[in-house]
Amino acid sequence: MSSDQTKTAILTAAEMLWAERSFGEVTMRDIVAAAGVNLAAVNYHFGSKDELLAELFISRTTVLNRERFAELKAAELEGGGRPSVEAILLALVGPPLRWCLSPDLQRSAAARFMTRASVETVPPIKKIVDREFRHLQRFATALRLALPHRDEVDIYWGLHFALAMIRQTVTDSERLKKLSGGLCDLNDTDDIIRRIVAVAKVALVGSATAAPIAVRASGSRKS
Amino acid sequence: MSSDQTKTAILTAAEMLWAERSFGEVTMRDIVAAAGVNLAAVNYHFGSKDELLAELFISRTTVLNRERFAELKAAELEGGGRPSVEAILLALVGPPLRWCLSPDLQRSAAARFMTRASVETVPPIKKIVDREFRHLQRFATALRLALPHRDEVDIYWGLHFALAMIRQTVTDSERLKKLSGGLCDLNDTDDIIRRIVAVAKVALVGSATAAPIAVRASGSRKS
DNA sequence: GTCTATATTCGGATAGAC
DNA sequence: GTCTATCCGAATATAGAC
Repeated sequence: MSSDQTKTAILTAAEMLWAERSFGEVTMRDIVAAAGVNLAAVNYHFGSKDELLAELFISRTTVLNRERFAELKAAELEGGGRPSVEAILLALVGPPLRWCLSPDLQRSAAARFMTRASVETVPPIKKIVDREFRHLQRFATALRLALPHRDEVDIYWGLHFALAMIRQTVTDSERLKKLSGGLCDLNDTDDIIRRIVAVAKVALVGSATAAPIAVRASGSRKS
Repeated sequence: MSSDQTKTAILTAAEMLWAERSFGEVTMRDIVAAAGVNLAAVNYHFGSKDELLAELFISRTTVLNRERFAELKAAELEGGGRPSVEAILLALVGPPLRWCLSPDLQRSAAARFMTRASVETVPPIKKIVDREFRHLQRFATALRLALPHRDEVDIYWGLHFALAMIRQTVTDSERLKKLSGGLCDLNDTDDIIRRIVAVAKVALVGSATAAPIAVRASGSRKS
């Protein structure tokens, strides 16, 4: 097995395991067993368990953030430099949810891994929060530009709520399914994204302000 | 030190530590050091670290759920058996946020501990999810009764989103503060509760349906 | 570069004195 | 009931052969 194959095997195995269980609960022995490599390989390739987590987290968030950012820029081009609130939210919400609900198990695990890891308090993660922070600031800026007359406070709260719905849906979709007795369909990715975007939009734009323009029963709801 | 004092000291110390760091990262040695008791006390009083977590979690959620339920029943009485959606949401959202933003550090820690613990995957927590599950079903039922003509799917999604906003606000208020450059005031508890309830309400009732009645610029926004 | 075998640390649990 | 001292397992990390 080549060096690259070994590294990749470790990364993907760790991702799958950390998608379901917390950092402390997954041991290096679990990881190497799942990866089909030996115990020493992790330290050889990554230095330590902490560094493995950090490298994996950076690797995945880089790809996700790039995807989000590409959609944001595409929306900016389309809107002539002023993308709509909806387009901005779609760029924020779409990628993580498409990953999470993807039939590709590795993709799906990546989404769950990231949300799980982002709340871990182990040292290596702390170093990375800045990265994510700057990423979110781009979206905050875009939203401020799209809503120049809106109180900034409302915009930050709206962004906060959008992130909340993304996280909860990625991590706790199982409970929703059970709670609804299977009624809530978690296979219809587009419907879920629309739901989150719709609610986040109301939080941002405000129901009162939106009311006059809100002839759009576009598809955010089923009834 | 009496038996009760020791137990309480352990519980409160564990709560404070687990409010900030994950289960695996906090050792029993950390806990007993903070509690000012000796190591053997944990096993004597609780049996094991796992059981300590379980007992603490049950203890706190019992109190919180009772508070929520009391508000729900009060709303039912007031509304003649049919509480408004807003009243139901207030009963769901109010207690955890008042705890979290309370000046009482122990109360505040309790709120963060519960949200943190609820995503832990260690065995003892798994056993308790049923408790929480039934608790949420009460709210789902209340919401269904309050919105008889609404698609059930929308109701479950609305509840899901409400829980998402509660969790994110309890755990990630610090990031929101930084992201907004200190603009978002996390001291105004009532304002925050109103914001979450307002957004959850729109998610449940639907913006189009709400629009005509939504003359209420009551206080959900600042602008 | 890979793997086995081992060193070392750490943390949960317990025995037994008081 | 409380505490000290200790055991034992587990998990990370490493040394050294191949």
